[in-house]
Amino acid sequence: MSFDREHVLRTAADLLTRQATATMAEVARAAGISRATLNRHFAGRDDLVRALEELGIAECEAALAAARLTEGTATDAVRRLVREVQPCTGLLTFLYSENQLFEGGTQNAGWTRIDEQLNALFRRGQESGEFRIDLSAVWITEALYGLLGAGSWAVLEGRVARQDFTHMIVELLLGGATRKDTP
Amino acid sequence: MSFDREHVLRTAADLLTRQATATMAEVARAAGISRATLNRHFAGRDDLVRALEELGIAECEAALAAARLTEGTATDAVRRLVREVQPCTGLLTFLYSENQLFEGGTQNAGWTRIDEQLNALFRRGQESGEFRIDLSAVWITEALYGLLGAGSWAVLEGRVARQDFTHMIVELLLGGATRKDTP
DNA sequence: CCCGCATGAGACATCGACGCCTCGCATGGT
DNA sequence: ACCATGCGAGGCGTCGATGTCTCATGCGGG
Repeated sequence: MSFDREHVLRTAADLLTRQATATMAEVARAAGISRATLNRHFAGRDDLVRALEELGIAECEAALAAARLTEGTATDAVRRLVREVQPCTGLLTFLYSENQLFEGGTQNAGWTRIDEQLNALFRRGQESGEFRIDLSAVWITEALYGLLGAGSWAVLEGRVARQDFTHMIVELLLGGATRKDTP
Repeated sequence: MSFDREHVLRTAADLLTRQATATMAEVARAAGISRATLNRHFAGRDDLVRALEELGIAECEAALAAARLTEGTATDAVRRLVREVQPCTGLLTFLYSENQLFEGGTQNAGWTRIDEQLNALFRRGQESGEFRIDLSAVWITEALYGLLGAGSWAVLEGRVARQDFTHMIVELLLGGATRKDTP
């Protein structure tokens, strides 16, 4: 009874985030279980990735719910969003790059739902006049993904401090790099 | 004499950009040569990736030179930079993700030089008062990489138009998503 | 016109990852 | 105390990718 599915998935996520090509044996060893047991519970690497995908979607949707994207100003919602989603950006980045390989297969509907929520948020910001309209909501969504990936990678590499994650991403995404308070 | 190293590298770059896990046989077929010939000129996948790395660095440094990063305002320099670097963003993104796998090995000095040039550009912008100083130059550099990757991927997926690439990235990086001309 | 050389096609061996199986053991429930 | 269930360890066969080799061919240069 020493098998803890949750723990195995977390460990696998941590490992695969850093080593996307990690072997099933390495995943098993990292989780402290044998290769055979890993295979008993996940029939092949695809199954494992699918399970991680479910986990990532669930965490992401939980973060989106916690961020209450439809409340308050869109700007504040983005700020809450980035803060809430930070813990799962590593997993998200891994799944994002993994998805490219499945280009033939059907993409999980969960991503579509998440995409739609983010798109709706940025559209809402545009309609309320908070966000500029010469950048499409679709692009801002993609840019958010890119910045989350770059941010989590930079933190992992130690190039920026973890505590600055939210501030860096939100400020750059919303305000850009140009100094605006110049008289 | 039908072997054209340049053409093979270009084709391999195009293919691997979309299919990072493409087989050596697929690379050879895409380039219109036999697997044997590919192996005669590149001793293994590592060699091929190294050659692509050299190509990517060379193209990137050429783009940086063409952008004349030290001339004019930093803002204009960034604009030129993104425009010049656009043709090789696909290759850059591939190499960026490939580098994660080589985490043990020594990273090519070319990337360090490029990093340093970009860092210098953003520092210059901060010192001239164009760019905000609460976002570190290192982070802005990483963010640029992330946005270039997200942009080239979004273009490849057809989610945004190729012609909008420069505008999207530059405007978001410099100006952010917030509308600033609100009265 | 003939020779040399690079290429293409295919075969072959190797290697690593994977899936599956069996056996021995521990732990927990009855 | 006994039994069943689940795990760890190790082995076995398969498969795909890769590197190498041979041989025939086609092309150009001498």
